[in-house]
Amino acid sequence: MGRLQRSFFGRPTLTVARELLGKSIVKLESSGDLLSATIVEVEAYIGETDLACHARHGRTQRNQVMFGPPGIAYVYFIYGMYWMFNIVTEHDGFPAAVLLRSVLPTEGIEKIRQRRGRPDPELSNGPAKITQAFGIGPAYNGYDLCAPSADFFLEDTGERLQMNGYETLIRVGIGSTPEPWGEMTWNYRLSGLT
DNA sequence: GCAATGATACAG
DNA sequence: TGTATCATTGCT
Repeated sequence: MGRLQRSFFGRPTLTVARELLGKSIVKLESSGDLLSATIVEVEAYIGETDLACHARHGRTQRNQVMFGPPGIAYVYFIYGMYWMFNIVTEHDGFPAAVLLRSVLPTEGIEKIRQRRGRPDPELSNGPAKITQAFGIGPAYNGYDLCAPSADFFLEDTGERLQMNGYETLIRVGIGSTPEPWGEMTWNYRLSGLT
């Protein structure tokens, strides 16, 4: 219950990925809007040896927050138009993160509809849709999601979602990644949602 | 099926 | 300094 602490994120990335399913992201905006959503799909990127991970070429300007402490937002720009939101995992110095790929809005749905301008099923069922829906951009790269005063954070609401466990699949959108990294089933998603 | 749209990282 | 690629999305 309550906000997820740094100790939650400072663990093996696959454990963090699995346990993030069913948790919530919450954002308190300066306008007074409260946005929240339940996490239903995430993806793990683990270390410099993982050839699908941005850290595969070592530390660079783009990926440097992945090398830092856990519980920090890693936000990057891709395809010339989209922002992607990750949460840094593992210990300080080891580059790893969990990408949020799909969430179900629970609060502030009207605000999210305004921002997305799409039918409800498409409000936040993709990584770049999530950042659009929640107004997450470059200002959030390096943001401390575990700071007590954070207005954007992860939460365990204690609510039990109607579900039937989870599935693990091959990660999405990394088509040309050599084996075995292209075949690791590090995409986690809740199954049997009603 | 594919265009949009520009940063990134490597090659040279 | 040039360019292939990219953890995507939405339109045709």
